[in-house]
Amino acid sequence: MSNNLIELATRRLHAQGGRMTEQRRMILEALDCLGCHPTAEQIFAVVSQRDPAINLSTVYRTLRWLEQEGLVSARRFDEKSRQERFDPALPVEHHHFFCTGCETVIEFNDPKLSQVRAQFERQNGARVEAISVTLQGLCAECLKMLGKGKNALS
Amino acid sequence: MSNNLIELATRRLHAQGGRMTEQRRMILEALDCLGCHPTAEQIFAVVSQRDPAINLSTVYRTLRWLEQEGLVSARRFDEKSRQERFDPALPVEHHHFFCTGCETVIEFNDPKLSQVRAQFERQNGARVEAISVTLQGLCAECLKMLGKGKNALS
DNA sequence: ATACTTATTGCAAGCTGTTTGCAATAATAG
DNA sequence: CTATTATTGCAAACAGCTTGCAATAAGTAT
Repeated sequence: MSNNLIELATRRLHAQGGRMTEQRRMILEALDCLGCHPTAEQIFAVVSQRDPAINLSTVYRTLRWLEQEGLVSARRFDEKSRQERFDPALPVEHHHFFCTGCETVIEFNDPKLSQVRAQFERQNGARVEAISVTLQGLCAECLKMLGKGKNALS
Repeated sequence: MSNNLIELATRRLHAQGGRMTEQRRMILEALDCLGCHPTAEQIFAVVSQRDPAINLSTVYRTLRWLEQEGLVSARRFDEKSRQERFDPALPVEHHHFFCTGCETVIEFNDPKLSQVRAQFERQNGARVEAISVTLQGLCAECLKMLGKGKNALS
């Protein structure tokens, strides 16, 4: 799974006369191993460690290209946060749970959601082209830690 | 319905030693009669017509205060657009359909969504504190216009 | 009505996140 | 190894929103 993104990107790149540079490879690796929908800054922080000369605009340019190619998806989870988060695009429809504790993202799906969509179309005579569901809360681990914290205090 | 927001805001304002200014009143009226989740710029455009001296920062300051008071809610609908959209806060849980044609927002709800939420909590041992659903597509009217457009072309 | 107090305003400058123009660099073809 | 040109780093620009501050004006006291 891991190397698929890099291989795919390399092939696309070559197919359109592009070049697989060290910078791009590092960004792709970061995207792949960070896993949890990192922000551009987070990716930048990781690749900077390996190559301190790399520039944030290179990160953005690469991410945008990947997005255009459909290899990466960009989303804003938090209503309040201005930052986009990036992730290798899954080929199947899915939605997101965003843990406000550790900022982890859990992907999920539920067939009831297509019913919700269909029902809305029927009731409003509209055409729904996309449905985006974001849950927010605390993941199991953060809940556990919260529990411990409470105990420690009492 | 219409004057409720203004009245409520006025009362809150006075309760905390604030002042109901002409600017605030205009912003509240715009919010109320624009209805369809306007952006700060859109509100600004409307009130500017009546008072060309008004400043965008006044609009933002008012909106933020209203948000803090729970009288207005701020959200980003489009994944791509950075702008926040503002609307008198409804007291009941609801979700949004955003028409990419005319930018109208339709509010809706579906009991199946609480099932989705409960199911996720069960499966992941997480606590879901908020669920946000945004549909995107074309509303009935835009679909109709699209149909006309097609006919005109063929 | 008039003066006073201080919340609110307009303005300009600032901030964060993202984009862009451009000259310098470096990856690939020849 | 040279030529070609995609890609980079840099600095400057951008969009959307926020903030400090002196000037203004709403509400209170006189």
